[in-house]
Amino acid sequence: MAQKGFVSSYLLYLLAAVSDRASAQFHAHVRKAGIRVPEWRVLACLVDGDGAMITELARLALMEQSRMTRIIDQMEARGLVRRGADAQDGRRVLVHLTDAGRVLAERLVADARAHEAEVLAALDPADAARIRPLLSALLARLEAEAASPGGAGRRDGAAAATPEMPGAGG
Amino acid sequence: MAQKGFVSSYLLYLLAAVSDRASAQFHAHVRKAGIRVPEWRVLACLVDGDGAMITELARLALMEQSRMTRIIDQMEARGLVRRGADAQDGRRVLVHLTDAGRVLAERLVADARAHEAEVLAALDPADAARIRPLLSALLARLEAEAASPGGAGRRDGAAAATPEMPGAGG
DNA sequence: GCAAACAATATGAAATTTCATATAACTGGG
DNA sequence: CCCAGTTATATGAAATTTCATATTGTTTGC
Repeated sequence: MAQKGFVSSYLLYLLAAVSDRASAQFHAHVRKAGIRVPEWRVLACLVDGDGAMITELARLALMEQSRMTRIIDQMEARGLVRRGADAQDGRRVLVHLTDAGRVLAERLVADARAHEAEVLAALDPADAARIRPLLSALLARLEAEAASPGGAGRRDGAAAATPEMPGAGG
Repeated sequence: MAQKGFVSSYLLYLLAAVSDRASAQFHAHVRKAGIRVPEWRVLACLVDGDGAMITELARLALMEQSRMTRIIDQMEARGLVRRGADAQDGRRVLVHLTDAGRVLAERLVADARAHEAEVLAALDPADAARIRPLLSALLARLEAEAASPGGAGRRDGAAAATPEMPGAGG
């Protein structure tokens, strides 16, 4: 075990390793439910707000658009989602849950919440309370920097150029 | 931005998203240096301790062994590493840095430290001080649980009751 | 109301990754 | 010593992922 070197305390390694190991158990559960991890991510996004663009799903699932297109192909073939048109913009494809997809998605989201509670229970209560706000703040900073690469630290959330998930707001 | 739904506050999403976005900039830098991300991970591990088993490199780089074997093939072909024997165990292949590999590795590790400092500077000082110990503690817990899946984190003894439980062994 | 620029999705082909398994070497029991 | 069980690495074949680009639709500037 690498105990003392560069890697074991490198922030980007810790983030990747924690993400990987924390997800491993739940991802195994997802596969037992008969779907793969990227498909689970799509289902979770669609439970949050049905009818999402392929590009937005790809962004949220941390993957490239052309890959998401093919994942939606497979999910559609298996009856979990269906493609629909966007009345506002003919280029867009809105992905919707089918009834079967919604049943599976809601079950898995419930399982995910239970698993999340277990992971948090493995931490000291003080750390458990801090970790989410800390990660949220860091994510917001990182996304703000990516949106305006020149200046560090934008506070105004001006990435509003990013379209919302259609239909999410009601 | 992702406002109020399940995904945007889900711990496993936050971990994956922060890891992905925090790494994106540095990974772009790595690619400009002419290598890919898994190769960078191998170099970083070998700077920490030269002469590492393929299986151990795979574990540290969060990937499967057969993939690591092929990554080492490519790095060896490009003169970054060489394979050597282990005097203690003839099954093992020890991967060593070449001189060229070490030059590149040491440069990139220095760059990684600088980038890490930038990421930490984007956080409040209090959070910056907490994040590494917090992630280290969580990683240690997760690895301990993976090693002894019935015991460590759980006190309630009810795990066997529900085979569908998301966290318990799957 | 057209042309250029931009945006969303799809797709062929190449490269990578996974899965199952082969091969070789170590371990411990008889 | 030999056997069965286990560990470390490698590899063929299938599946997935990436890259570049095609296609279609929208927006902007004139």
